[in-house]
Amino acid sequence: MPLRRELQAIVDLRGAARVLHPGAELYSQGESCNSYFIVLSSWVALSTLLSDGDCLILDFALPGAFLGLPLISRTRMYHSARCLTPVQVCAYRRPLLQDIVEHNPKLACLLCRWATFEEARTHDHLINLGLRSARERIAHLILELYVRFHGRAPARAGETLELPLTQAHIGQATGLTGVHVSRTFRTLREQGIVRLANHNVEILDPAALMRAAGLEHETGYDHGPKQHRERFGRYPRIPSDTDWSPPVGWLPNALVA
Amino acid sequence: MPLRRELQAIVDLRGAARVLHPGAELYSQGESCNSYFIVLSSWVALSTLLSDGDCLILDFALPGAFLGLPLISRTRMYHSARCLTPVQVCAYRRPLLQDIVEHNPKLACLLCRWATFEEARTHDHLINLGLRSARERIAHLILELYVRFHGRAPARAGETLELPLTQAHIGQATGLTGVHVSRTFRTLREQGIVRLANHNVEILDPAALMRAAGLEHETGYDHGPKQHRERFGRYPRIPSDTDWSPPVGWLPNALVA
DNA sequence: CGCTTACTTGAACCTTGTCAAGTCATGTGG
DNA sequence: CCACATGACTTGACAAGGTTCAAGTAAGCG
Repeated sequence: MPLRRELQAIVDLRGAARVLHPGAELYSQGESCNSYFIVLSSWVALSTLLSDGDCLILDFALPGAFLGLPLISRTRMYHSARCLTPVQVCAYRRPLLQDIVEHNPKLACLLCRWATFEEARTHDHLINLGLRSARERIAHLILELYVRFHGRAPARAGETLELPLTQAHIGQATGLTGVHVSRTFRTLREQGIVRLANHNVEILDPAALMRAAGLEHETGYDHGPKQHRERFGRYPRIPSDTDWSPPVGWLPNALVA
Repeated sequence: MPLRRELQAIVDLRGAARVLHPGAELYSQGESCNSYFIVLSSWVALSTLLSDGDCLILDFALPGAFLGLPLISRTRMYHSARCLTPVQVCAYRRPLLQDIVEHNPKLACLLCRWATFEEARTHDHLINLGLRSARERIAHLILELYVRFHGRAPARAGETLELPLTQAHIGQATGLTGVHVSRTFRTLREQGIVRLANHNVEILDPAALMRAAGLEHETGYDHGPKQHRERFGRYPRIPSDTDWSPPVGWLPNALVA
């Protein structure tokens, strides 16, 4: 991953890698964050808490992740970044990076690309929650994490993946109840597809797992453009005579108030 | 929005604004895209089609949006960008921008920031699908779009918002069935909160709409860190003796194959 | 040893999806 | 102008997937 090498330069520059303990937060929802972080090892969960008490894990940050990107200085974070294991991170103050980036356009491009990667993965999660069943969601999550760790899809039976997560966390990451996660893993186990024990997923039947995730052949996406057009639907005939040029606004995500 | 002004410079540079008709695609899922786009007016839907035929709208691109960002040249897009109305866009070839950006770090920073904004909104959508009920999702979508267009939350009863969408589209954007969208709008109408007719949403009771969206007081997010900690759950004691430093991988989103 | 936490399982319930029919507005061709 | 087709929306009856509540088991930790 080229980005990582580039970032490594900064890391070396600042040197200050430190180790955080499980449960520590790199930054907290509701507070502003004036540092950037590069995760060097382990798992960090990015999660949002709603006012009704429900909690969603937006993503897991794995080694190489770049956190605290929002360049707006005084914005409050809409999520927290919490260590799930002892985590090695490199932290440094915001203005410094701003400086480095402004004098290093190539790095800026890389960061931009990184941000785009992130968005693509977030879109993947969105598809997961919007379109897939519990079984598919969980299979998909396992595969995503497996690929992110190993750089390839699982191939042989018996390959494993360590997850420093409880089933409740898996539920928070997939929009399901812990209870239902348990049930789903049971059927997955009974069907000889995966087994989860001691924070360790054993993939018994990689092909079946792919199928369960809805990634049958190829990518699981695509189809001819025609079919997409069909499924997407027609276009509403707009009665208006205006030419649709409203002012630009942006929902500041965390606040409408 | 400062980004827009900066981008305007490029737009002027290239001049080539053109108008696309409803149904035209800026780029298509499965194909590679070697242009960038700036949306100058109207609505573009970003949607993904799964192999089982289901379709999800990931986001709506409104005026000022910057599309086709993925800087990886030869990557296939995992979604399509489709015009919902006649749309004024400015398109130009990828290498050019790459060039401009590399010699203009400040612009790179802005693009980076833009990408981060996008991700934040995508996270918002993720929360929507992961945590909220049909009623909340739809209320939230209406509010998001309202704020993006008007730059503020709806305040008075009777304010309206034009949506060039069918109810089926709203369903695809919220992970619901068209049928259920219809039902949900009915109850919203019966309760005197919003009314939808002729691609026009009339907000009858802004406060109630906020409540329906789960944005009761303040932001709908936050809470003290303590509570977040509680809800998030404890941290699994990890039996492993390793120090968790796996190789870095990235799920190329659209393909696992 | 007893507490706590994670996980499991069952039963009842509820939200949403599915299927099917029907209405209404719009557009088309005769 | 009418007959007809079409697509958007509505509504009802029913099925299914997931949640909730509650109880029970097993494992780790003081």
